[in-house]
Amino acid sequence: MRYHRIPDETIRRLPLYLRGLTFLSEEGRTSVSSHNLADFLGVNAWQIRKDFSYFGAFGTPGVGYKIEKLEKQVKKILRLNAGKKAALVGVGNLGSAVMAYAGFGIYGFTVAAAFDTSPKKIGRKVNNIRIENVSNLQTLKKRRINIAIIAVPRDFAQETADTLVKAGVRGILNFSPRHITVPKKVKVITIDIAMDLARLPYYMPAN
Amino acid sequence: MRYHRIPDETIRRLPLYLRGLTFLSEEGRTSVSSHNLADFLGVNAWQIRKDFSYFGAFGTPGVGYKIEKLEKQVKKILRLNAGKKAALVGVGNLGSAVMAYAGFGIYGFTVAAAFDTSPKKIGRKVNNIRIENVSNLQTLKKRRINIAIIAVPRDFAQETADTLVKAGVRGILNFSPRHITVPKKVKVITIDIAMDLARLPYYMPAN
DNA sequence: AGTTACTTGCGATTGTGAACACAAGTACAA
DNA sequence: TTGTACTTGTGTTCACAATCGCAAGTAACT
Repeated sequence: MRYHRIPDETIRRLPLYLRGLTFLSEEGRTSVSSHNLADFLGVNAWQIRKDFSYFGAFGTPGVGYKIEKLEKQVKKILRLNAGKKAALVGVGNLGSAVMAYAGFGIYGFTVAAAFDTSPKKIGRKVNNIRIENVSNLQTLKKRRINIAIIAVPRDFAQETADTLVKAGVRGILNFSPRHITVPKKVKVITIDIAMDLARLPYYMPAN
Repeated sequence: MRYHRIPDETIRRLPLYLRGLTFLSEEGRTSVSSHNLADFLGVNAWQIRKDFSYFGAFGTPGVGYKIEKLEKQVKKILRLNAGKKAALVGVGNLGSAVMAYAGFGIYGFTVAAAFDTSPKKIGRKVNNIRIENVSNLQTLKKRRINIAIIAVPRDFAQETADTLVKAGVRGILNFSPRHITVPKKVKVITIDIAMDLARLPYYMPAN
């Protein structure tokens, strides 16, 4: 089974594994068994082993996995070379939170540019990034930024996406609660926090 | 197929459908076909019909679904009675964004209480909610709030969860990037924005 | 060298959900 | 009342992912 299509669900879990590996290594550990990692992350050990098996064997039977080596492998699979830059469009409440969010670092991301339409915000500096006018979006191609985060109001999401695509962006993380249409070559992942909150009550038996 | 276990994936999609229905009805429409709704949301029509079929028949062949009726049904299934209250713990960048976020409304949620440890923040009012000391968390039971949103730094997430559980909370939306352990009767949904961003490059062919 | 305890890698099995295809119901026009 | 165009509801098929189970590899101790 060494050569095999990688299940999408496996890809979805890889960032989780990577997160676990990073934290464990920060705690000073250098190797970990599938069982250790599983406990730490709240998943199943066999799931972890199975997932890794799609890429080939990283571990040593009887010992476990070398954290550093495994981290490097997972990053390679996910194409997470260090220093990846992302652009943020929309510096409202959510956008500001995204700019301040420290969690992107472990995946090698930095928010390297921010855009807004409000004259009040343009020119201001947040987290050492100067907020630019959205009319500057076309400069992204020159700046070699091809990933963007959309945090604009719902009604502007589609046009923002269109502009981003024209600017050469090929990956979009969309926080606005609507479906956006893009060419096939562009990948969009939409996150709607409210949707996750909304399915909580279903799982809470008897009020 | 009228009586059948409801797939988890169906439950996951219901809030999405609900969002679509709400927006369509705001546009003045009163009925919708599975195909209409599917296009609007960027999903498949048969998927929608199949999902609804688990709960019984809501639509009229040749016509479609009455939006209002369908909305009511979906809300009932998800146990989303209007005026559900949620507590927020941690009013940092992300927490502030959550408090200001308007999107919970369509699911009937309001952030009705906010807590922090920082003396600078306690007492301040954000969005008409006074920020309280986390030592007040035990009052949640009296106030009939049993859903909470954790937006505290990673290292405090578990103890926050423990306190919340003691305070009678049975549904937690966790924004901190770590697994938290709770009794079986409590449902936790963890969101890590960075994780979603991290799988974007994988889907972006050839840099 | 033999024994024990541990851990991985992965084939095989089971479970679950996505996708399909179509019968049956509805509306409306002629 | 017949025909056409449309849409739902769902049994069936197919695809994929979760789970299991175990052979085989490793280390450490005696």
